Amino acid sequence: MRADARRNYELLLAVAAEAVAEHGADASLEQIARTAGVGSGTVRRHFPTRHALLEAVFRERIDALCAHAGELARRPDPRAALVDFLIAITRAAATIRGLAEALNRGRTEGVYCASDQLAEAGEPLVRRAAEAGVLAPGITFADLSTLVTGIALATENDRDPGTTATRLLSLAMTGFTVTPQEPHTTQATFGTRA
Amino acid sequence: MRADARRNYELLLAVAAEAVAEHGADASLEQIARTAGVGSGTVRRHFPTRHALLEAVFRERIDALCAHAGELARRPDPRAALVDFLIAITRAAATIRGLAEALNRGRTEGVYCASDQLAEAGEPLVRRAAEAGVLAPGITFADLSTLVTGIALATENDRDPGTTATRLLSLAMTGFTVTPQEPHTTQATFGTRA
DNA sequence: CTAAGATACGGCGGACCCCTCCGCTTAGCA
DNA sequence: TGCTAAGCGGAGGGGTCCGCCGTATCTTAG
Repeated sequence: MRADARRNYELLLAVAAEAVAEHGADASLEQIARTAGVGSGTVRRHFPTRHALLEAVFRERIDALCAHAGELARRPDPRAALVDFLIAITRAAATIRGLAEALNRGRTEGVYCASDQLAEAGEPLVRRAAEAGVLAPGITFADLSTLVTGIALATENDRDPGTTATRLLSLAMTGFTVTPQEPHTTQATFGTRA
Repeated sequence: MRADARRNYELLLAVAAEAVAEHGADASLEQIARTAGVGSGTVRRHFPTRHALLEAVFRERIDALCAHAGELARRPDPRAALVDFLIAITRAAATIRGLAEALNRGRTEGVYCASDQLAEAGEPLVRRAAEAGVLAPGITFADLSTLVTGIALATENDRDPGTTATRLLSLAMTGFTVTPQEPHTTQATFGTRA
């Protein structure tokens, strides 16, 4: 990679990060190019699709989440590990503008896909929780990921999305309906916060 | 309202419904005008904002959902009533392109708001379920609505969004984690499908 | 150190879109 | 039938995305 190319790449990444933080997933690419003092063709060359740019912007963040998953995998309590991971993702997706979009949309292409990377890191946690019997049967990481990004998307224009999103997540984890057959389980079930 | 205005309004509504069904919430207004054989100013005059157009397009559908809620309110089982309503919303939001967007985004303005209308119809069901003790305490209809639209948004580009969405909803209803303290409740809790 | 070749850059042009405004048509009333 | 104002159409300005190509710049071999 040529020196100037690398320079532009890094510059664009920094500018894009700021733009996305401010305007979300559909920040103007043209504006990013302008701010970086670079031709619009250049941003297109480095990031062929908007999704590619988003993934590049969030790469470090995703890596961090995956690393976190790696640590959690060594925790003694499988349920707590999975829950902590989901909370971490939820908080990130709800807090960092554009991240939820990046994780949800465009999981079609091959190459590199942020949500795939996250899935790879999260699946062991799911498996371990399932083996320990603390997860409803048949649940995949994809299910949980979809749920989490959905919650993040829906709370996007809430004030304080972070808290709202984690609140909804905890509802979904413990369930928000009570089966009338076993009313005595109510307290025990809902008393367990994430 | 003048006769020609009304004519155009209805025509635009029909065309818009088709366009939204095909291209989702961000169908081209320009294209709608063109298809209707009408100036772009005309569509803007009848529907000042994109959200207004979406709400108009989905008005009947929302009315139907609200009517359904009215019927369900007379059902003997409060939990089943609420659950049925949520399933109905979920299925609609996940199946009908653009509806989830319309329900989630733009709940800022006053005037008429589709999600408010839905909330008004759904709140009695929530209240009744809460009084019957089959709902986790502190849950509002807004919570459930957000959750449902989030699920719909996240499953949008899934193949067969309807089934995926309702599956995720049922997970959230009964909870996907099991508290290790009471392992015997597992079967009972997850055996109850929506 | 230099010159040739590869590589990346910039920005132009086309297609599309949203939005506003204004002159013209025409429906509806008297 | 004629008047009036409501409604219409579309041009124009600003913005975006995208592909392409002439050119400037970096790199490396000589």
